[in-house]
Amino acid sequence: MSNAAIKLSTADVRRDTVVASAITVFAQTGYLGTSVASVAQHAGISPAYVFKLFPSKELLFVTALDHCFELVRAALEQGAATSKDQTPEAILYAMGEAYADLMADHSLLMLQVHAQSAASVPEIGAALRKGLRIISMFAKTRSQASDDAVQLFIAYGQLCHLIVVTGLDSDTSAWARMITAGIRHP
Amino acid sequence: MSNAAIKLSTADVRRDTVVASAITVFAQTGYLGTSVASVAQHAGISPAYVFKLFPSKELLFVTALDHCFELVRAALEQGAATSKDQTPEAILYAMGEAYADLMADHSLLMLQVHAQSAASVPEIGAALRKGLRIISMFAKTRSQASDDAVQLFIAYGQLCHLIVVTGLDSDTSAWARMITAGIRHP
DNA sequence: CAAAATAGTGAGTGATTAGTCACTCAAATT
DNA sequence: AATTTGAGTGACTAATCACTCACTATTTTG
Repeated sequence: MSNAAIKLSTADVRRDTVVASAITVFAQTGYLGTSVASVAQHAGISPAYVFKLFPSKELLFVTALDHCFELVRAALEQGAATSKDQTPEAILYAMGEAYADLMADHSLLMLQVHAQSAASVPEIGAALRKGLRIISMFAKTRSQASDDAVQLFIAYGQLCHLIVVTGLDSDTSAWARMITAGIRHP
Repeated sequence: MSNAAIKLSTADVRRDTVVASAITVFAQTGYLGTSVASVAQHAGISPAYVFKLFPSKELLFVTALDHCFELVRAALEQGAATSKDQTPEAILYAMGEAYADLMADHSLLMLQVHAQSAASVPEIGAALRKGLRIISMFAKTRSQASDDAVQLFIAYGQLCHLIVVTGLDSDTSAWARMITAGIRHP
């Protein structure tokens, strides 16, 4: 009975679909701006059943955020694995490309932006910190790059978020091009 | 109430105090998480009068955000002026120091974070874009640094926001020190 | 088949809040 | 003194929303 062979109960399957809907909807309207009812509607079930699957809106958001960071980590791993050159710089660059690809639909990016705004909710702040720790440590240990290079990697990730949030990627003015130059804006 | 000591303020003075309160309170609880009543309470007036001074919560937030960016720009200007060395690199560094000083109480920093989360409200997104344009262009023209250096300046600003939002500045673990190294965390 | 367990919902409740409106009172103006 | 102007408020309204609960329907099991 390996883990992969375990047949998920329908409640567990439902939970997964609700988390997927939560990522999409929370990414669109943020933590406070999203009603549990709208997540339920996106998932095709009643609001009452969402509360059966997740005890609170807060925990639903945290679960979605945890899942988001796991997807990011997996993407970085995949990116590193497909890097031609296995030097630290090349690996970090490949991770950046993989990150940009993953952010292409903006959902996982916007969820992180909204999480930062909601970080004063203790559980959300903790989840954000944990996700950042996972990403930072994975980038460091997998690439073996210098601390400075990893810091820069994270900083450019944040710049990427700003670019998307402000819509600068489709702004051709000189100042906007200065900010977005060389960034694979998703 | 017959109290001759009560001094009525002019509407313009009142508007300024309300904007100051709005910066503080919106910074604490975000755009959707802040009621106009709580801003009114902080300013010591009734909610109804806030709506007399500002036609909507949205416009109150935008006014506060505009003011925030003007304060940032003024701080950068002051920082640049007090830079010993007037090389581009030194000026940009002095601006970074001035920015860190200005963000010391976190209000102007958190307001920007919340604005990013609320940027899908068209007027808020526009104000954010305008503020970023003002800051970027001022940094560029005043320092005469390269485009890349200015981009890095903005990216590290965003990293600074992340550090504060996650409370990493008071985290002494190895990974946290890697992210915060060399950053004047406000 | 009967019974137990599990999936799922309709119909609420109580709290919050953006915005309105009719109003009061102090101060300036005539 | 009388009038006008502008500062400021109390008391609403209509909507939204997190969360609950009593309930039904379906599936699994003994």
